[in-house]
Amino acid sequence: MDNSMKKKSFKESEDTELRRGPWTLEEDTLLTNYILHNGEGRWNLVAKCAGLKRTGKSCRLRWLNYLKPDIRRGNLTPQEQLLILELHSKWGNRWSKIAQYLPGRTDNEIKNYWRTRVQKQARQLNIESNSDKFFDAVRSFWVPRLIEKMEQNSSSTTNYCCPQNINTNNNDSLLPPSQSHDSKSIQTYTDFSGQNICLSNIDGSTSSSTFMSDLTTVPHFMDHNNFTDGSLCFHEGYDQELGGYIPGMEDDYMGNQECHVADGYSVYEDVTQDPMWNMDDIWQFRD
DNA sequence: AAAACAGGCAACCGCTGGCCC
DNA sequence: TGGGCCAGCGGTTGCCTGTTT
Repeated sequence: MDNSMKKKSFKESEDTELRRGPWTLEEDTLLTNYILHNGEGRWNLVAKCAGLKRTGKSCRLRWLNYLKPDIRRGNLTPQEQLLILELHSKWGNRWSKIAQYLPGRTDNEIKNYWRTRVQKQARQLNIESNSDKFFDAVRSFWVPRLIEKMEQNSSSTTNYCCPQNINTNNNDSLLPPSQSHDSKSIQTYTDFSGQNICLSNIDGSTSSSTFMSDLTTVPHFMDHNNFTDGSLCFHEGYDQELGGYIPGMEDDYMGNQECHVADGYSVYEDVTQDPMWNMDDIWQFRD
């Protein structure tokens, strides 16, 4: 047997040692228990010490995309969808970067959303999903439709427009939510026009926010003419590169379990079931 | 009822950049 | 300075499930 054969057989035996494919409940438990007791650390070490026959890479992926306690599951909310559209228009396929602004959502999930939903819509329109034409179509039809859904949701549930917890430490105002720290928990009610942000403190008192005094920080998909009544509650967050503040961040899931229930159903359940496009409306965008 | 098809998503692959020796 | 190791990222694949025929 020559060296290459030896190498091959060694590699083969190594490969058969390593498990691949779907994770079992037992593996999940091993990994979760290990990380909860010892922290993440080096993934190759984690895999070894946890007694898993998986690569460190595989363990990392499983933990980050599925097992991590703060992972959110279920359909993306209209706010999250808006945010993805906006951030993608700015950064392109920088999924991990986009994911930083959607707490609890993974880059993988956002990537899958983009590929399966957004690109599908673009295909139906026969438009490149990253073209100006597509952005125009999104701005003109998709965004208003999402807004409409949000309106419906906010009127059909008292939970939707409830106060949310956000971080208001000024020192952190340029950090993505996940990087913020030492947060003071306050509650916000947001005028959808972006002009009259009302911060409601825990004790019920209110104070004005200066965060959105600059309307250029509002996603450019959003046509403010659509939001003249100021009745919508839009969630806010901080954005490092967009210049400060963007809606849709710091969603209400932390303090508002009803909106994102663990059984996979939520008040937004129907949102993604609806066709985003009215084909009559968007005929003009077709090539 | 069953086969074919399509969509959604978990997981893998390959590349890149950072760190350490 | 260069090589090895590792984590992270984006692209891709393949399986599972629901829907259609």
